[in-house]
Parts: sequence; C-alpha cells; structure tokens
Amino acid sequence: MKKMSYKQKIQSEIKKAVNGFADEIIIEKPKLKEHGDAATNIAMVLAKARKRNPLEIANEIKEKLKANTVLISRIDVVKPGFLNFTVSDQALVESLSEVFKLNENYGFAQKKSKEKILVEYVSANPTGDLHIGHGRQAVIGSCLVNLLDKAGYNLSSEFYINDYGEQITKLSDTAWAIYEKLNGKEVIWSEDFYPEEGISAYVKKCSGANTSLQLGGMVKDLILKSQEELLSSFRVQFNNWFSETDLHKNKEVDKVLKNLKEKGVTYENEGALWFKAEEFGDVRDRVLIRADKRPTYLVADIAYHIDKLNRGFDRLITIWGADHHGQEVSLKGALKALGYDANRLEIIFVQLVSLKQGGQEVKMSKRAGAVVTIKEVLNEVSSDAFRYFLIATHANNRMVFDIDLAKKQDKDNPVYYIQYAHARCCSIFRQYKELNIEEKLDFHKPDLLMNLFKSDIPEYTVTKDLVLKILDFPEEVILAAKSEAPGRIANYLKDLATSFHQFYTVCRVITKDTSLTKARLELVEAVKITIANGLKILGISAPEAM
RNA sequence: GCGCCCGUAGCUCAGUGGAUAGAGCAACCGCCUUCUAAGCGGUUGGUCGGACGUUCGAAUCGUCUCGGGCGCGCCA
Repeated sequence: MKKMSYKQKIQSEIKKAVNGFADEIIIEKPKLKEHGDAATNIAMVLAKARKRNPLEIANEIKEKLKANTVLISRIDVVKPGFLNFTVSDQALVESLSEVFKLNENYGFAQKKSKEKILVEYVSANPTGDLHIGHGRQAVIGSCLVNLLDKAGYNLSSEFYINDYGEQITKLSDTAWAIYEKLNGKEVIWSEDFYPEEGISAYVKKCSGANTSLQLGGMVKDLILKSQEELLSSFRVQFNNWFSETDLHKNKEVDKVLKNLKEKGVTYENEGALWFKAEEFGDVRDRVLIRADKRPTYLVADIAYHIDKLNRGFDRLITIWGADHHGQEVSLKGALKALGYDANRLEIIFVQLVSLKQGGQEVKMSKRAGAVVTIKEVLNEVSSDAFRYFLIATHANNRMVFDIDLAKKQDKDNPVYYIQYAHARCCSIFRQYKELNIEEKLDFHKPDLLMNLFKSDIPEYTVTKDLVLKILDFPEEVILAAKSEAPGRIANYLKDLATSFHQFYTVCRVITKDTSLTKARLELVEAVKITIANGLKILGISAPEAM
C-alpha cells in the first residue's frame, strides 16, 4: 500500500471535517509563501451550497483540524475564505523518506489498469529525409509513451509505413530519373518528383534494378532503414512498424469498403465511390475509390485504425502534424459508421515548427525547399538538447526552433541547467566518498532527516522549498499524463533544478556537523533520484559529471 | 467563406477558476581561498490582443471581435 502524500492527508482530514461533500476537495499550492504550503477553497465552495458565510465555515474546519499537529503546524483563515496550511516538518520528512524507498520508481505509478494504449506517431512517408517537424512529433510521441507508461498504463508504440500507392510510384519515378541521370542520360525532371537531394544518395547505393518500380522498392527499403536508425539515434523507438501494403494484401481495405457500402454510407458519383462524410460533420464528402479504381489514403487509414482496435487496444492515440487536422472528422466518422466507438481514438495534432536562424524566421515548406532535416540539426546539437527543445513547448502551440540557440553548447541551452543539477548531486557524493568516511548512509530514518530543518531562516527556507518541490513530482507525473502533456515534466524539472541550485548556494552539504551532513546528503540523493526519473520520461540522459 | 490551432514581458515560452501573472534569454549591477560560477542574488520590463458575459473570484469558462498559422484534392 502506497503511503499518502501530505496533500492527500490534508485532503482526507478536510473530508472528514466537512461531512457530506461529495466532490473532490481541491488542495492547491499557493503562489505566495505567506499563504502556506497548501490551501483550499472548500469553505467558499460550501458557502454557496449551504448558504453560509465562508469565513465561518473555514473557521469551523480550522477548529477541527487544529489538533493534528503531527501533520499541520499552522492553519490560517484568510479574506474571502481560504484555508492556508503550513505542513509540519515531521510530515515532510516522512514523505521524503518514501523517495528513497521507491528510488528509481519514485513518482511512477504501479501498473494499475489493464487498459492497453497504442500510440502511433511519426508515420512519415518513405520518400525522403525526415524534417524537423517529424522530429517534433517523434519527440512528443516517444515522451508521451514514456509518460503514460510511467503513469501506470500499458503502452505500445507503432510507426505506420505509407508504402503503398501514389507516393511509391512517385518515388520510383524520381529514383529512376536520378538513376538515368547518373548514367549520363538526359531526363525530363517532373515537378511532381520528390526533391533530388533527399533521394539521390539512396539511388547510388542500389544496383541491379531493371525497372523503376524495382528501384523504387530498393530505395524505399533503404530510406526506411535510415529513418529507423536516425530516430533511434535520438531515442525514438517503436514496438512495431506497420506496413500499409499489408492492409491491401490482407484484404482489410476491401473489407472496409464492403462494410461501408453495407451500412449505406457510400454512393457513386462520376465514376468514384464516395463516403458520406458530411453526414458525420465533415465539411464535404470524401472519395474512397477513385474513378480509376485505386483506393484513396482515407480507406487504408480507416482499415488501419480498425485493425488497431481489433488487435485489442482499448485506446488509440494517433499523432499527426497539424496540417492533417482536416482528416480527423472523416476518419472518426467512418469508424462510427462501422459501429466502433470513435472516442477510443484520440488524435493529437502537433503544430508546425518554424525555424529561426540568424535572427530570421524560415518557414517550413517542402515546396519552397526550405526544409531543415533532423540530420542537419543533429549534426549540430546533442540528442539531449534536441529532445528538450522539441518537448518543452506544448504540441498545440506553434514553436520556433532557434537553430543558433540549439547549436550552442553552453549555459544558454536550458537542458544543461537540469543536467548540471544532477551532475552537481553526483559530484557532492564523489566528494563525500573522497573523505573516506566508512559510515553507510541510512536513507530510511525520518529522525535523521529532521536535522534538515534544524536551522535558521535562509537555510530553512531553501531546504523546505526543495523538499516541497521534490514531493510534487508524483502529482506532476499524474497531471502531465492526464493532460497528455509530457512537456510539463520539462518545466517541472527546470523548477526543481532551480530549487536545488538555490539550496546548493545557501546550504553547504558536507560540513563538520555529521548529522546535518548526513541529512543533507540524503536530500541531495532525493534530488538526484527525482531529476533522473524525470529525465527518464523525457528520454534525456542524466550525466554523473559535466 | 467555412473548420482546427494559437495570441501572456523586447525574444522564446510556463501558468489543474483563486489571493500581488512567472521563468529563461536579452540589458544593467553584484557574488568564486570553501561540495563544479554550466551556479546564485538584485534592477529594468505587462491594459494576459480587444469587448461583453458567467462567477464571491477569469490569463484560464462562454459569446462576439481583431490579428496570425494551418486546412478545406479522385495528394498523403
């Protein structure tokens, strides 16, 4: 049984004090120090329902909780009706000792539900190099997988390979043209072709192809392999790579068509088969089968998502670039038409990345050729910095990737700030070991940890701030998972690093006071554990030294 | 025109309906004989695009409006 956090304890005490309140009692962390360590608005909420003065209610609650000095050292009732609590040092120390017990699992929930979630992301066409926009989706997707996994769900991840249809034909034609060019033949370069620079290196590696399609297949395989290698070079890996071609081969696509027809949500017009998407809220109907009998991307995508559900996943999360948001309604509409619960599918749209270089914003546009590839950026930046930059901004927001800043390998680069805090913790332990002190640290004794708080104002304040920050971590993981925003962890870690650096500046850890030294070493250990666990979610390394 | 996303400090961005809106960068001023100065402290900087509404309380919720991005293919 997991122990309750000090917040949960306060929450349950209040619940007892205000009998008959069904909703969740909100405990929040006040922004101002004068407002204590935890606050609740419960009196104001109750005031309305019970038609009474909130201050009176607050005072009644205060009277009931006053006796619990083990948990709460001070209660204030303020202006409109806030109850502000100051948590006792004893309660903090007890919570802190949990960090050591859980260690590399601190902040992470146990696998609580059997619910299986599949996150599909990147799913780029195998028709060229991955650009920075794919990079953002890759980082967000992989962090989300880590986050939900650590929040207690059963996660799986997948890359959908668009290896069928038009773009493969185009790829083959492009490759063939490059091939002919390499052999000194004159070719007419079509505007429809993919950019030569993204393909030619792969064409050069191929030999023995007799037809454009054969060559295209070889190039496709090489591109896929290089995409996989590139992605894993910044710690993006998938449980499964799913081929679109298989859906066609296995007649899954045909099945979808047949079922849609049976449901009466299709019609023929001008030789094409249409899906009545408008009936499901779309701005227009969508083509399923073209006049030349080739199926569209949409049919395959419907078949793919149904296949995922049939494979036993309870929840599907699909990550798309924001330029694809127009496809959501028709896909979900088709799922609904076929009797599936479309709410089991959630599509996260990642807004586009624009780039800043030399103070100038460069728009990402394939047509304009202003595409910056992941490879180019990774040539300049570490994968740690790359991941940090791309995760720190919420997916809903467009982000500006400042290439010059990301290239910097100095303190302007915020990822180092967090990593440095971790390295500092490790450094302190190295220092301690050099003193040849044999005595083993005991991380399970609240009595020892109480020494943390036996000090005066400046030291007491930074110490308590740091402890409180560390204790926020499990809730932060839950909140981030709930809102599916792994970037919150990056922000949290920055705050935690700040608290630690402040503590480090004010409090010397290794001193002649042995019990204080031991207590502070344990606090440093707790910081190290928390930062390492947070960075694990982000897929960023936690260096022992820098 | 219709749909989705966004608008918070000079720049990049945080901010589960709470109290006096924050951080980093940039600018300026301080702090290393002591565990890593990749650090810490301070100063300057805001009509949270605007209006109205809901609420005891709004950057946060609703409506409208202005501005920006993206989408509205028998492309993917």
